[in-house]
Amino acid sequence: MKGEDSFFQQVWEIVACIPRGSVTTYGLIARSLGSPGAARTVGWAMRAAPDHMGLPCHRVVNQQGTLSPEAAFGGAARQRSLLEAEGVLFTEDGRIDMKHCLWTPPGCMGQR
DNA sequence: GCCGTGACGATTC
DNA sequence: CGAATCGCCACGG
Repeated sequence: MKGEDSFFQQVWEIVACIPRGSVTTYGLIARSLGSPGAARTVGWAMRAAPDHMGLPCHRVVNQQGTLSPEAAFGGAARQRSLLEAEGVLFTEDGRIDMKHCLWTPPGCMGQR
């Protein structure tokens, strides 16, 4: 069925599939695409992501559950508000509570 | 087919 | 924790 999905396209596809109240990580997405080491490329896809897709990029964070540079999303505080508004929990460290909000993409290569 | 890029990940100091 | 470094991979030029 579909074959011409560029890496970027697949990333956007998964991001668009993230359920509300959950978050995923760049590395996890890269894994589900078959490239466990392409976490950077996934992040790059976000940067180059067309906003007309309405991608919930605020639901994509790094493995630690922390937001990278505030330059993204228009401010880390901004993202936190968005996530909390969707039901995502935060720790006292200001990090996302991965234990309860981490979502794993389908076909995650065995998701070990 | 090489080079630069980058919103990551892990490791090290 | 913060800063620095290396590795890894895909895209554009």
